[in-house]
Amino acid sequence: MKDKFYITTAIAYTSQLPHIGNTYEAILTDSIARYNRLIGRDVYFLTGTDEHGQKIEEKANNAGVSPKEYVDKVAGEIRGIWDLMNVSYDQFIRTTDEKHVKNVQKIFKKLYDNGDIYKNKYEGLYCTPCESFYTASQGENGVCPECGAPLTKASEEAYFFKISNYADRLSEYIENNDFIVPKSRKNEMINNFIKPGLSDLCVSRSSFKWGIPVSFDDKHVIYVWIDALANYISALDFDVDGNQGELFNKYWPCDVHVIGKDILRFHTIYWPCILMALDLPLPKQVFGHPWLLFNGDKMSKSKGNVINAPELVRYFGVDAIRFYLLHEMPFAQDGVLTYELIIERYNSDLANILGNLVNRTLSMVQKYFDGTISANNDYTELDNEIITTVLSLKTKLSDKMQKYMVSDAIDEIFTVLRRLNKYIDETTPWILAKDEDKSRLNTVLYVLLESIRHCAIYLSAFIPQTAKDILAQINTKATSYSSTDSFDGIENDLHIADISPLFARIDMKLKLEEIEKDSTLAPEIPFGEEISIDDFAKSDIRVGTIKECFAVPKSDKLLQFIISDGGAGRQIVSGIAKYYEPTSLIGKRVLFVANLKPIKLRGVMSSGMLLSVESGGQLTLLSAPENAKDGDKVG
RNA sequence: CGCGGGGUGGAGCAGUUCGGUAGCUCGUCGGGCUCAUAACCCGAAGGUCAUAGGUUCAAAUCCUGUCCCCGCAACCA
Repeated sequence: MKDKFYITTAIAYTSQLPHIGNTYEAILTDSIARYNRLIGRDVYFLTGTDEHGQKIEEKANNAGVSPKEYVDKVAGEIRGIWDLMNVSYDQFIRTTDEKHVKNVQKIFKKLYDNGDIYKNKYEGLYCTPCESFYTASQGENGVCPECGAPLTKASEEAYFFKISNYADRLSEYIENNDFIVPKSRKNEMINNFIKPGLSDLCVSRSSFKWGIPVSFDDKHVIYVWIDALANYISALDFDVDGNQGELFNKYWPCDVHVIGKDILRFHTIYWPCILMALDLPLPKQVFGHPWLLFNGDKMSKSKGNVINAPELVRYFGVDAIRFYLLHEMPFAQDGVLTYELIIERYNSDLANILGNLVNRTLSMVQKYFDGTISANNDYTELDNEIITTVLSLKTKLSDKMQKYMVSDAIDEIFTVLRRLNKYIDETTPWILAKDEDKSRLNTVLYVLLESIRHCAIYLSAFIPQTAKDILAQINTKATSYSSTDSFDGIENDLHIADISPLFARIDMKLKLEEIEKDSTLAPEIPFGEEISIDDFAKSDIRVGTIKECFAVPKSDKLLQFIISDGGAGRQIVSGIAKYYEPTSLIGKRVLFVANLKPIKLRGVMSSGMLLSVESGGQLTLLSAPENAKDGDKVG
């Protein structure tokens, strides 16, 4: 019977479209899934979307649609991107799927019945102005650590999961297994969460509606932990009552959950505890992959540096992007992505080393033998060295992929491809071609063709379309993994197919200009939603003069201002400490929004907002015109 | 002293677990070749491994201090 291999990505949150960083996770997981399928395992690859929560409720409201309509649209688009990137998932689960909703409700009920979940008051010290709860240690003196207001005891009803029941078993499991990879993350989890002690987890919310209702208490919805994490078993038709579906019996426990390092805590602490409570075996591994940075920054909408997959594919093609992400991302450290680096790797690795090797080899077969090559095994010492190298690839790849070191695995293949380019120079086929006797030439080209065939089969885990193209151009039927056990897959008198370059070289300058041009045509950051003159008139913008300015204590972004506003004066707090020296601003004439609802920032009241422009990482406060007086209205 | 990650030739990374000639890819310079996508092959230059000290026969690697960068969190109205 075949080895089974159950692999999952985290489910993508549908509050917005995934950027290339999210897409990276799907591609990374896909390469591991494809590799395991290639080596003959019975793989089940799950991915999907996480569709509940307050944020989505808000987004949908803003867009004027129902939450369901909103997530239907986004989930569809996410799935479209996965498909575009050739992500070979077996199931795409959505947390709004009927089977998942039912399953989650039943799990919650069962845990409640077993006493793992209990209803309690969320007891805490409450600060009314700040609208937040504090723990006993935070509010030591009975006053709010933020604003100094007196704290009152308050409570909210919520359901809690008894992590404490399972803490010992959990730490034992984490300590003694390769459960968390990379290892550095394991230490992080132990030091940060296990050692300080685990407190029970709040697993319900009553502050919003868009979630799976607690079946026996409709004031509450089930919070993200149980809802989202349970997708890994709902997908397999898990049933709390023990009537397991075929999928569950076959594939659980999971072999590896591939997730971003930011949600490692949920997968390595809460999830195992939930499973223990359900009396289920624990996942074998959780692989926390690093993040992808763009131009050295974490990608985020607010920074305006979001790149998404379809855009990159339009410029470079699917496999070029897959290759870049899989090959350039370090194993345990954040990776970078820039257009320049993509083009550089594309040209040197894909076009020069791989594409050109295939092209020059096939061209010679065409040119010297009219496209037909015969099997031949009169090998020289040099040939045998190549053959040994190629045949040893399989073990090397397996070593790397076992540890999910995808980048290193690809490197192994490219090392061989480089060796093959060198082999051509060593054997100088163009000189052999001048010989009457073409048998040596035939052997050399056979060695090349067969070696390329092996590499193409291995590459199918990473750049599947390209791998397919290579095998199609060679025109061989020997494409199975087992055909790489020996060096004789190319059929005798094989006639190659039409040749075409796999990757056209990219002119760096031209491509960058093209991208630049597009970005000016279609601005990445869209203009805001249309508003009426009345909406605008609601903002009361005034002229003022900065009288005093100093840094807010214990804060690294905030400056506190006393503004002369033509009336009694006012205090405004602004997050611009990074850009201005407080003393340099005294006397400056500024514009501010006067009728904003006052808010407390780091314990300091702020009544208004200073207007500024941020451009290219530089922030500049807007100045009032010379002749304007404090308190004059802008309109 | 909030938590964590990182600083290795021009760029991107490996090496740090278990001290012992600093390695890979790209780029640059010089040469070779012509089957091929100005591609391929060979050679060279280029690093006091952030910094200061310590342990040691020996430190990128272990210990201590300092500086800088990046995430998360608190505070971006």
